[in-house]
Amino acid sequence: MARMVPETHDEILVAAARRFAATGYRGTSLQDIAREVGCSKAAVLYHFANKEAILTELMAPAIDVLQALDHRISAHRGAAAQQVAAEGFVDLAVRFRREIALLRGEFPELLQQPAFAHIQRISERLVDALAGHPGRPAARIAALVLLAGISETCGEFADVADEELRAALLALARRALEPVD
Amino acid sequence: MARMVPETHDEILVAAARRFAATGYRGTSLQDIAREVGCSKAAVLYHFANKEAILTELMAPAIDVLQALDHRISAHRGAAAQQVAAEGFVDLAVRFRREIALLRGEFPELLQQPAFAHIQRISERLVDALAGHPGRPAARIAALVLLAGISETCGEFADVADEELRAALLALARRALEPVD
DNA sequence: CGCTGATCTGACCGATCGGTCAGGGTCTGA
DNA sequence: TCAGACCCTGACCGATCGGTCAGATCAGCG
Repeated sequence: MARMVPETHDEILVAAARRFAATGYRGTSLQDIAREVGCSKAAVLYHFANKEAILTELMAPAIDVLQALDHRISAHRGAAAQQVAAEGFVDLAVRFRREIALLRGEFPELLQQPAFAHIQRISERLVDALAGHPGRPAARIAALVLLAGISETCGEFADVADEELRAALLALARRALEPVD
Repeated sequence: MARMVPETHDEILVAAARRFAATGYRGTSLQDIAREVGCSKAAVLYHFANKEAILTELMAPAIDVLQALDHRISAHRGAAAQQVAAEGFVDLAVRFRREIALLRGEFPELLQQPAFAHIQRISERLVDALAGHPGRPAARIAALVLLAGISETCGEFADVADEELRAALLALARRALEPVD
């Protein structure tokens, strides 16, 4: 039952994460991943149904937390929802900044794939909660810029301590977002 | 001299801009562009040396303005440099938001190409100016998030009036950036 | 021993990519 | 009328992509 051989499945995940972070999802071929693992491309496709399955497995924990955040937000309204959204998203970005970095620059295309379709709806609700004011365009702009900015950059702060990064981003969010009355 | 035939060169630029905005630079093939223009792929490559040349010609005006901004910033220090950088970048983002949107999600890879190498250095100086404090990590984080956020999202505000968008982004920048003493 | 199932390989597939090339219209100025 | 510049085409190129497939290897088991 228990094999002595190292778990190739996990090695592929680790190698894929490295390559995706370095050259992006589309910029990484199955051959690249196989080379990094030291196996054949066919071996990679033995452990994963296809290329997308590798990405979804890497992102699964972050997506779970995002969905939980979505549920928590929907239980609040107005200023409370804004605060829950800001704190929750900053926390998510800090905890999963390596995973989020894998998607850097490929959010638009990747989110259109069926496997990530619900993520798009969640992020729309997240923007609404962060914006607070449904009517004010400026509030929505600020929320969108903050959301996109944190998503795109958080991966670059791998060397910053979690607590320090969380404090900096939370302070930024509080300044950037318009207060809800 | 003056031909009657429509300027295919410009038609290619327009079509490429549409495709790049819709599916990204890498997600757009020369065949896609040719199909949209209604000519052959070879005709596209008759008017442009290669695929990258189309992008550089589309981005040229925005890059010129960015370089001019870089020069203006370098003539200032501290709080003055921060203000020039913030106003200049917001203005650039608003004026060229369609062009910037073409790069959405492909900044990292595209900036590594030789044709865009100097852009990377300019944006680093831009971040420094926006951050203000050289020593404070939180100030640099705020500047990076703001820069990336605006770059990634400004293309989505195509239906917002220039003046309104500029005012909203400038107000956001003033709130988000840490004041320099 | 032979069998089975898990693991993995190399060879191969069709599609698509960016780019090249020879040649053919078409218009212009001499 | 004709040379030549300009504009464009279809056929083709090598490379690479994600993915398939038949079969080799090997450990554990009855």
